[in-house]
Amino acid sequence: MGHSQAEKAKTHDRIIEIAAKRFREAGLDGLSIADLMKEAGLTQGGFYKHFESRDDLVTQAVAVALKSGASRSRRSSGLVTKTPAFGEIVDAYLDPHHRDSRGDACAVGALLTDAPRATKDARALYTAQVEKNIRAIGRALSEVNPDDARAKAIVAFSAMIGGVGLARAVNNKKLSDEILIAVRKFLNEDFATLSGD
Amino acid sequence: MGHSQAEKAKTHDRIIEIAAKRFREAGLDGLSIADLMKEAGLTQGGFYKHFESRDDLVTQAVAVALKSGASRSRRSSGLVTKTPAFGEIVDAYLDPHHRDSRGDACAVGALLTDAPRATKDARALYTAQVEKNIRAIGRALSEVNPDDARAKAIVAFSAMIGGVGLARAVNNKKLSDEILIAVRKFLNEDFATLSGD
DNA sequence: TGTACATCAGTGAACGCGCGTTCACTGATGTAC
DNA sequence: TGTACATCAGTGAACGCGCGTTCACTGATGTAC
Repeated sequence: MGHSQAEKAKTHDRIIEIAAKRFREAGLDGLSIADLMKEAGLTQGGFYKHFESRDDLVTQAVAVALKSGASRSRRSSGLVTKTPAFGEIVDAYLDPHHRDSRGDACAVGALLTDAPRATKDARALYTAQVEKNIRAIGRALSEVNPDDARAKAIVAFSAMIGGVGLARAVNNKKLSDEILIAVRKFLNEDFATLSGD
Repeated sequence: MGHSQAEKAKTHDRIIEIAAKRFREAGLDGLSIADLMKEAGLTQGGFYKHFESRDDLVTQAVAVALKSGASRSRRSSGLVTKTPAFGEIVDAYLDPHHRDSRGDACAVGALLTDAPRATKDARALYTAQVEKNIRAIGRALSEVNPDDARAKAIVAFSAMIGGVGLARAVNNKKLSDEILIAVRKFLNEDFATLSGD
């Protein structure tokens, strides 16, 4: 067993990636340190060589989870992409695959009802990501119709978050698909070109 | 201390009401039996005179929480109300008071990210309530414009759930209010009269 | 290049604690006479 | 109406267990000479 700086950093990142995935799947309370370290191929004692406390892990993993979720996966391909089109955002978000692969999904959606009771730091990171997402959607909407782009971005993001959330929550595949399709269709067909009042 | 049937039923209801409130505030994992019984003015041992297990409590409390949340509070006034207008539903749901009083809020929103990992029974109750809410919103929308009322109800419910969820999650009052206002305004002004494609 | 030592990532047993659950007990009530 | 007894809602201590955290230890590596 070595302990070069590079190896430690790799282990640190591996632990955080696992935590980010499990937190998205099971919530911020749904992962024990023993299970986390076991999944990383280590024993629980080693955890404290990397993190001050569980809260410290949560903060770091939430930061990573928020940055690596869903619509951002494009960036990891190495391409420096332009602002994605509104329709691309909508289609990716309301895709059955995004609903089903919770471990890799948008963390804003995954942690929606955890955020209000999260630590101050984690909630601040969460809020910053919500603002970023609203801005990104607003930019995409501006290219179609600049009227009320920010307000419309908020509506679109709310509908996407709520739609995917409901689609994950119900135990009925038909209803779940119906929800994704209804929201996707509405945002793609009626919504983007709508002018403000 | 007596133990008439009526008294036991009252205690049972009291425990469930407290649990329904705390589950909405803290999630289905966020309440211990000792704390619950203490809040009910009892000791933890007595819990098992009322429930088979914690899961049994969760199922019963989720059933109550889903029926007593938010838009249904009207009914408790004793009035037999007509279908509420779409605008009334929207305004009540996106009200700052509904955002802030989580213990009395709509349980579909409160339990959105808990539902996918809840017990089979709790998730079935949850799904049934989602279907009911979609139908109720669809009825309200039909009175304005019958085109695509169900699909539009799904969109409106998704936007309300997502909007209130985000408004609760962010740590920034200004952004939180902005989200409520944007979604409320959109659903009230542009949405209801929209015709389908 | 080869040897001696310091470092520190990772180990695994142990800690106190709160959890869900069990259980022998209490004592006010409802019922039988 | 008054007394004796059975019932059972509620008590509170105890259970095993998993949690987050601590700690003495190990042993492969990087560094000094």
